Amino acid sequence: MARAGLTPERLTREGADLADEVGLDQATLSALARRCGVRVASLYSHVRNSRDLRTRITLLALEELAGRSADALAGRSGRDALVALADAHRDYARAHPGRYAATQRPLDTETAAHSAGVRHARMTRALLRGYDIEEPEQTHAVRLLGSVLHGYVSLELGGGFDHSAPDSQQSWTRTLDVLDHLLRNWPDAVPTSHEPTSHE
Amino acid sequence: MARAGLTPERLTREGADLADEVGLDQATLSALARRCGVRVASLYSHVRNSRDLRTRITLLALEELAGRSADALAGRSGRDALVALADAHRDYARAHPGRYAATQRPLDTETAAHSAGVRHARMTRALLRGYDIEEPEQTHAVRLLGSVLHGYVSLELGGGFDHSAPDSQQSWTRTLDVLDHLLRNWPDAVPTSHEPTSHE
DNA sequence: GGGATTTGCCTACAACCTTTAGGCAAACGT
DNA sequence: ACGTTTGCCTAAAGGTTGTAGGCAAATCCC
Repeated sequence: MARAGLTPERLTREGADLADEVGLDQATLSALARRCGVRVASLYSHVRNSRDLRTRITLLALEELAGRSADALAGRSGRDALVALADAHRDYARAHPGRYAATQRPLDTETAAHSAGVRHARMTRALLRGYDIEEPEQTHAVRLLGSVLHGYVSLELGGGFDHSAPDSQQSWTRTLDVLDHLLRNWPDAVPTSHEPTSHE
Repeated sequence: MARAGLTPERLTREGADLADEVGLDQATLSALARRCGVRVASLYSHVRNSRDLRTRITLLALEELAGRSADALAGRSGRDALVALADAHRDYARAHPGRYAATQRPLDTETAAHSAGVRHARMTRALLRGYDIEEPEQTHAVRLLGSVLHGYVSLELGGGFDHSAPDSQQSWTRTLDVLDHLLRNWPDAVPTSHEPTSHE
């Protein structure tokens, strides 16, 4: 009985590739076993269960994304850095939709704390230091930036901008322009008179 | 054999409630049948299959969200309208996470064109008319606004802002402030010298 | 090299979800 | 009242997840 040379790492990589090809929720253990030319039960020696596999894919994707972000940011600052980071995100999501979807799955606190997510958060914060925004505004800006990137990329990936003009690339470029402008002219926080009330 | 009074509409509503309670991908036909006190096969007289059910949940959620958005916008303009629309979104997502997740599922072109999604898009555009931004910038602004709302809400829902200060409500309020400021001071498009190049 | 142990993949099986086919009885039209 | 439609049923097949136990290849140790 020839051995297939399975390891958790290889399964994670194959699983991630599978997710990119057929979608994260179609990346089942069954499909992964088929792809590896192996019986399903054999996988359970290497990953605890399907949830475990998905978590590993999430962690892999976070690593890869953090790596690309770091490369993109290297030696850049200000607007260049912003565009590079944003493009790294978008390009990664488009090249690896399954992996990108995995990055959005909630991790338990413990796992998240050791993931590349924190590395990534640090990078975003470093980027913002080029814009002269101090705490606590910096945190708000980090969250806004993350929201725009994730929001735009995932709407685009879902086909939200497909069937209307102008094409998505133009909006993307313009969005980054506007965002850069906003960060360079970050408005002062004015004490508002009304409560932070929630409708409904 | 007492009849349970199933209809596509009722199944859609129960399915949506189920999705809010246990998550969209745990909202299976089996679970729905159990909840309705009925055998699984009985559901197939009312919905074509599980994909059909999910699509119906998506359409229901889009309707509801568009309705709430319309209510929120009624009689408001400018900053008030922005905050009301944004809060309607966020509140809906928090109160109905399963339904909100459903709104993010891609629909085929035909279905999407007849959904409440277009009504919603029109409202966003109407909101922006209060800000004096002309086409084609208006479209970019619509997409930016949609990205921020969706991005923030889904990051928050995924627990992304849970374990760090300041709390999410503050960032939300501030984000809307900043967004309002941005829309009121929308920067001119400057012809950029460099290509809209994509980093690998 | 040869025997014991560990490791890797296997078969078998049970549980759950999806979907189709066919049946019976309640509701409905006339 | 009778036939038809409708609503829910049982039965069964196929796919995915997960567990238990087995056999053989690889490894370890002399």
